[in-house]
Amino acid sequence: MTQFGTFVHAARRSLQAGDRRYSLRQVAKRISVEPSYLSKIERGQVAPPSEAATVRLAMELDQDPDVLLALGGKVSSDLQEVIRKRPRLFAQLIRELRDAPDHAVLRIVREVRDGDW
Amino acid sequence: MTQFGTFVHAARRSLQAGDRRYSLRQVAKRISVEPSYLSKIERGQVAPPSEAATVRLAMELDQDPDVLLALGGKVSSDLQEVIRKRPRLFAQLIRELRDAPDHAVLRIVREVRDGDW
DNA sequence: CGTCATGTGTCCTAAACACTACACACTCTC
DNA sequence: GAGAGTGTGTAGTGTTTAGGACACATGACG
Repeated sequence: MTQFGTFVHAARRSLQAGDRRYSLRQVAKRISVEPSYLSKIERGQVAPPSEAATVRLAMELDQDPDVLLALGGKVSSDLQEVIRKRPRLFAQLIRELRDAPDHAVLRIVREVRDGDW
Repeated sequence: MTQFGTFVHAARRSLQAGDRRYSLRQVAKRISVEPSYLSKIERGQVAPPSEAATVRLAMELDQDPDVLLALGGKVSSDLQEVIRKRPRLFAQLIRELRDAPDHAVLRIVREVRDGDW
């Protein structure tokens, strides 16, 4: 939960080191939230923001949106939509892969990408 | 949205035909919601219920919980958790499979189940 | 005929979610 | 030493979620 804030804070600080456009206030402004809100987010004083705000934040800080959403306890709604369209199929697949090692999942991703159906 | 209600109503009615324990009231009681609430759900007068209630309802009506959750616009939280634990990996996989035909996905499921990693 | 069960209408609500508004203290920098 | 910019504290707000309470009319049935 405070994972999210810590991560965001670290990412912003690291950018801020080399570019003063990454102050809390300026970042807040660019992602369209109040500075005080972003401050609270970074310090874990409030729950992670909505999906939309999280994605804007990820973009701004040059981070992977799916990772940031995950830290915020969420799953991108476009992924959810894919699952909802074929729930039995994807539910089965995902549960099957729950305990598979990364490299096994990756192998499948590559297999699929090389489009062999 | 009213897909959910229609589906539930149909499932319950079909069970009720052969067994009068499947009246709206009795089902409501067994899944621990107020009859008036279940009535509104079946007629799409309110949004689909929470994940927990949806799963109880699916069980009661002998339906696949993932399917019923999908009709309710939700994705089971245990699936979400799997994704959240390895967001990049699963996000990539799922997006890759978005447009894959069912049989291709099924083939992968079988492959994985035959545990070849 | 009484009563039991059925489905439904109306009203209400307690939390959670997702933020905004504004004031304050500190720092730097020109 | 004035102004600009920085981060933070307090308080409050609109919306959505997820239902509960209770009364009512209708119908079945013994």
